[in-house]
Amino acid sequence: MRRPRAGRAAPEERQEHILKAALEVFSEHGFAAARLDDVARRAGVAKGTLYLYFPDKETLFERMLQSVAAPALALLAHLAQDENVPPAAALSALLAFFEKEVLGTPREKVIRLIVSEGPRFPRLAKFYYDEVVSKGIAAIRSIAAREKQGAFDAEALSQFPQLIFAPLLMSVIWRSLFSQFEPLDVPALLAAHRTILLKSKGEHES
Amino acid sequence: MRRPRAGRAAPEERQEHILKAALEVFSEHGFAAARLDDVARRAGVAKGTLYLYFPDKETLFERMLQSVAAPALALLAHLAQDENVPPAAALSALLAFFEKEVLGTPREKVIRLIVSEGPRFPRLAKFYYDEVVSKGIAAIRSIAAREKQGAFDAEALSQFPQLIFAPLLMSVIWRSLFSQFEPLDVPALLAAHRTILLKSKGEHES
Amino acid sequence: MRRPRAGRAAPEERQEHILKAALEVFSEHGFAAARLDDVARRAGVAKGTLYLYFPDKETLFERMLQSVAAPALALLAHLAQDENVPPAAALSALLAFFEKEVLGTPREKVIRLIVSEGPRFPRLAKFYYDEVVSKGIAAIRSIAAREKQGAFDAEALSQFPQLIFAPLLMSVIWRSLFSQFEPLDVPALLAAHRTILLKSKGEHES
Amino acid sequence: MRRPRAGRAAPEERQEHILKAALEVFSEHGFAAARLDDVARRAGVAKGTLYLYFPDKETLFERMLQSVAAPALALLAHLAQDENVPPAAALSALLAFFEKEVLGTPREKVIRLIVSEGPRFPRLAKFYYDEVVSKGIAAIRSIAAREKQGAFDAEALSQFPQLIFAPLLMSVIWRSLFSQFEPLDVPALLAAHRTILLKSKGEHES
DNA sequence: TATGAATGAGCCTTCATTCAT
DNA sequence: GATGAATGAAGGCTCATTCAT
Repeated sequence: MRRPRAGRAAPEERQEHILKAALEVFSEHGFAAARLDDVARRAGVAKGTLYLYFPDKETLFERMLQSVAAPALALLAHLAQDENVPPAAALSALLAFFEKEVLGTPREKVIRLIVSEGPRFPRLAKFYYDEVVSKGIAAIRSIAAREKQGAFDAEALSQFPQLIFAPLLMSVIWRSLFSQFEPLDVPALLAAHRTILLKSKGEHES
Repeated sequence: MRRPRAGRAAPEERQEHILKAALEVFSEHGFAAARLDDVARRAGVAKGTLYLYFPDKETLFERMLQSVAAPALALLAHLAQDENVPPAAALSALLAFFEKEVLGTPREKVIRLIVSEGPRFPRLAKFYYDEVVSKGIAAIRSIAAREKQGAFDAEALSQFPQLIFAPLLMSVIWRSLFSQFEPLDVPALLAAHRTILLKSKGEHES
Repeated sequence: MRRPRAGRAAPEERQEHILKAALEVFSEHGFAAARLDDVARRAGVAKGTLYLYFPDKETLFERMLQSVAAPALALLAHLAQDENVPPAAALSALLAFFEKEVLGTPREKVIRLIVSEGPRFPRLAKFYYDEVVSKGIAAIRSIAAREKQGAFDAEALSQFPQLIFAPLLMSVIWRSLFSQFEPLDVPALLAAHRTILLKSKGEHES
Repeated sequence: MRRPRAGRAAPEERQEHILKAALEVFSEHGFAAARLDDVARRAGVAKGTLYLYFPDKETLFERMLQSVAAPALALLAHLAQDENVPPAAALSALLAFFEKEVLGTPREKVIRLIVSEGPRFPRLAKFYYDEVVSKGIAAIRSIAAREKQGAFDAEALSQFPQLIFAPLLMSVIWRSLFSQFEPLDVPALLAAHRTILLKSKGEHES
């Protein structure tokens, strides 16, 4: 059914091959230094073929990043929505999600690319803010709002959900820069992060 | 005083002009997309002049980053060395230092460039690990080692000093990506960070 | 016949056009001063096209010289191989070959370029020594070895076949340098050369 | 007396240093690829100093070549002028002169440079034709005119004095191109050349 | 006179994009 | 649709020449 001809992928598959190749190449070299020749070769298509699917390098770059982000949205969204999950557990679930679904996956590369190239791609930064970041922020706030037992400093975290994500971002960046000099045990770091957050009960001190 | 002649800067000044211009241009476009023409123009020198001071684009890039890093080292070092400062105060001092000496200064741009370009410049990553990061890590461990009163979770922070820095990194990156969509009150975020850290006393629970 | 479409030459043709243009431009300016822009323009291709056929200027230069040399080899080889031709006649044939197949042809320019640029292109000098010069030398020796009748000084020429070629080289160089001041009648010079060689019988005087 | 200040050469010496350095550098790289920086360094002067002695690169090149040629003229001239020397001896003297005064001396390099760069420097070619070549040609003709005894083919050599010089040129070029593959015993080659010339008596034998 | 830092035009090479097949 | 040869604008780097000292 699929593949009406041998050796020739269906259009959707080709698009996926291209996007996959693009992620690899852009990750390795950054946007400006990435060569579409490489993308085409790794995708197993001719260079001109890229232009049948994407109008230019910039658009390919943005679409590629969005294509990886999209599937993550559902996952992210439902973390906050299950009202029955206790906040502390939701927090743990978030860290576990990061550990399992981000670390060592294409999503980790995407985070690095957003961080690196975002400032030069305002449209991209906006997309990520709108579709991923603001939703993550809202999710944390929603979780924090449900926290009534003082398991953690709900006020601080509600005001600055970034503090939850900061060690995740740090992990991604450390791994890309310093792993070879000093490996980072990310699960242990996340555990320590969780410990600190849960110890910092809100009501005692201002 | 020396050579007040107009139109010709002293060699050290010219080098500084070039480094300053380089920081700006590389920050705006990233390494690969930066044009040395722009650097020269902003430095007020001819293109060829760049090559009197630096052998090539890559070296200019690395030297520029190192030139900003170098002065920071002294500051960083003495944060940890004053044994009379109570650990919690040292922590506060660190955050204050970041707020005052990094945010909105060239150092902030340098951090962004390290994060963005480091993976493609292993020598650079190594330099920053050796000269800045590992020293910062050691400084935190030294502070944590002096903590006897349980003002914060010395064990967790001693094991993962990265957790101290994570919100600083997050701040830098947020500002470069999302400030226009949602401004971040970094001093307040740092205060919340400090609050959480100080509340998370080590020995009691968990 | 094949692909009569206008405006687009067949790949082999384009390569030939490029090589032809390269010979002209390199001949006119020498390697270092030749501009690939000129080569491209004369070949009727875009500058980038050159790089589809040759990896860099140096390689284009060497390949161009080899492309002219290659066809000459066959001609050169068979001059010495026909055992039935009397040595004196072979000698005459050699001079006639030079007159007809070198003078005023691309091969003359190639000789000039080898002479001029060879010292800076050791690979090139080696190629010419291996493929052209040493074979020519061997050919002369083979001819001289067959000389039993004392038509010329077989011993001297066998030891120094260069003496046969020297006036040919002189002709090429004279034409490139001094023709405008004093034209050189090369056929007559070669005739005189032949006369001298044939008069210098070996056995008489030491 | 000379050198009014230590470490600072007299102007004429400096000029000589520059010319000497120029010969070396131009010989090694050819005109276009030679760098005046190198010339200055080898001459032990600053780059700007070159321009105090020569208006530009081209003029330096030409003057340098002329400076080496000039002293040769006297030598060349008197070879032909001594009417008492028998022609055959004059011929031998010419070859000996080449062997001793050209081979392995700066003059050899100059010949190579004339050959290589002459076509791009018409003024240079003219200078050499007028000052050196035409005089050498005339000298040979003058010698040949005195040959009455049939020691060599006076007619052929009178018509084409180039035939005398051809092996000399060949020697210079061979040494620059192929010596490393096949050394050339130039004195022996010149002896063979002389033998052939002297054997080729004019009108007697066909 | 001598210096050498500064200049900027020029050239090789790359690569995103186009287009004839 | 798919290909990949062709294009040509752009940029890093060099180096002859100038000029303030």
